[in-house]
Amino acid sequence: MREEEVFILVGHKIRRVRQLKSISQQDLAAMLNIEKSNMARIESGRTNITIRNLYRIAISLGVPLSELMEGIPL
Amino acid sequence: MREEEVFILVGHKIRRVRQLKSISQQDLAAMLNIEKSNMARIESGRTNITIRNLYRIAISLGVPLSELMEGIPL
DNA sequence: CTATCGATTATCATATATGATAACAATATG
DNA sequence: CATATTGTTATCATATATGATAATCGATAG
Repeated sequence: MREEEVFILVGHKIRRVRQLKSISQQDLAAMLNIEKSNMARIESGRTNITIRNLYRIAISLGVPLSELMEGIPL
Repeated sequence: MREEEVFILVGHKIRRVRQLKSISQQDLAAMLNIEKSNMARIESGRTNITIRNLYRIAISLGVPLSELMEGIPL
C-alpha cells in the first residue's frame, strides 16, 4: 500500500474516534494547542504526522496510541 | 509521561523487534534505504519519528504498525 | 597487533511538518 | 435575511525530521 494511503487511514481513524466522542475538530485542536486548520490537514491525510502529535491526539481522545494505527495492513 | 519518553519507548521497541529477528541496524537501514546513523538516532529515541518511517520500519520488520506502539501508557 | 562488524554521535544541507492566519463553503439557527 | 458553527484550503515563516558523511568506540576474529 502506498504510504500516502497510510496518512489517510490514520487521519480517518482519528476522525472516527473524535466523532465517536462528539468532539469538534476545533475543540480537539484547542486541547492540542494547535490550530483547527492543522487538524483538518491531519484528518484529511495531507501530512506525514509525527509521533509527538499522534501521541497528543491519542491522549486528548483518551485512546491508546496503538489504537490509532489499528487496521493498517502490514 | 513526557513526550520524549514516548520517542524512547518506540525506539527501544523497534530495537527489540529488530534484535528478535536477528537483523543488524545496518541491514534494517539498508532495507529502508536510509543511513545506519539514522537508525541509531531512531532507536535511541532522539527523533520525533514520522508515521512514514514508522510504517516503513514496521513493513521491514514484518510487524503491524500498531505493534510498535504497544505498551505506551495512555 | 590489525581488520571487521555493529553501533553511536556530531555535523551539515535539504525537505517537510508544524503553527499560524486568512479566506471560504456548507449547514444550521436566530 | 444575518450569524454562528464546523470544516476545508491556501499560504507563509519557522522548527525540525531526514538523508548523508565522517569520526569514533567496543567487541571480536584473524
